[in-house]
Amino acid sequence: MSTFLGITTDDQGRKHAMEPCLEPCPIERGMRVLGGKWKGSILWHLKDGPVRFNDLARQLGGASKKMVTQRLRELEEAGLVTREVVSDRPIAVVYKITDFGKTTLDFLETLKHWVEKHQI
Amino acid sequence: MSTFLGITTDDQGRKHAMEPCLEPCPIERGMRVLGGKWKGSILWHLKDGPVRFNDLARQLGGASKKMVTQRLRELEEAGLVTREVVSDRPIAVVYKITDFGKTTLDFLETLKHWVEKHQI
DNA sequence: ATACCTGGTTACTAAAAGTAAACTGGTTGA
DNA sequence: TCAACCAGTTTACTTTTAGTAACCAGGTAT
Repeated sequence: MSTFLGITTDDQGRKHAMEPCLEPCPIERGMRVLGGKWKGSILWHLKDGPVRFNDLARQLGGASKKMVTQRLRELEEAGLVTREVVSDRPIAVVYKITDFGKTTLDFLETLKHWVEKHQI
Repeated sequence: MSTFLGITTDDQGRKHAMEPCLEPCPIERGMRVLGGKWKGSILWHLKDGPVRFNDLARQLGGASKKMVTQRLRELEEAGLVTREVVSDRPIAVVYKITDFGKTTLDFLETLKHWVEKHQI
């Protein structure tokens, strides 16, 4: 019976992971919330104040409206942004980053720095 | 002609984004390199030293071998990990994080902290 | 022989990402 | 009044990615 780097080999030579990420590890769970395509960008674009739906879609240029809607719904569900109908007739909706959403900005900034530093 | 939060409205009332992320902004580009499913986890699991293919697959428990192979190839292409055949007959392959790969650990740690702090 | 180990590949299905177009309803300008 | 835009979606559809399970070649241990 031996152990090396989190892998156990039993007396029959069978190997087993000691701490398998059976249920996804923190990094993976985090990526599922923030790693979806466009999610980071949306949060980043909301950091300076509320933005209306179409303005957001335009700034994200490259993401279709459907994608933007879909990501916004997910971010809303995760409590990172809120949707607010500002006026009916003519309809106007703004999306705002929540206080909780703002806690991700550190992380996004780290990513941005990394990308810029290494010319990704 | 007016400007508000990066959106220009021309004298005809047509709106345009001033700095659209026409080609994906840093956050988006970074996510395309690090945000794929399992990529972060793989880098994280390699941080303490070289790991063999099957050990990695076991530790990631939940990712199939095909997924692990595929992500490793992408990380290799991005210069974040290296593949090394350590012995032929019996075959043994180890994956190592590169110096460049190590520059992502800050970012991954920030993510991990965020997830743990907010019980994601 | 049998059953496991190694590091993959193959063939296939399910889920996610993506597009372009349509829709309801309102405003603007000629 | 009519066309041409605005708003914020939704629909129908295609493409890409993620995912599973089975298999393979070559080797070792019982």
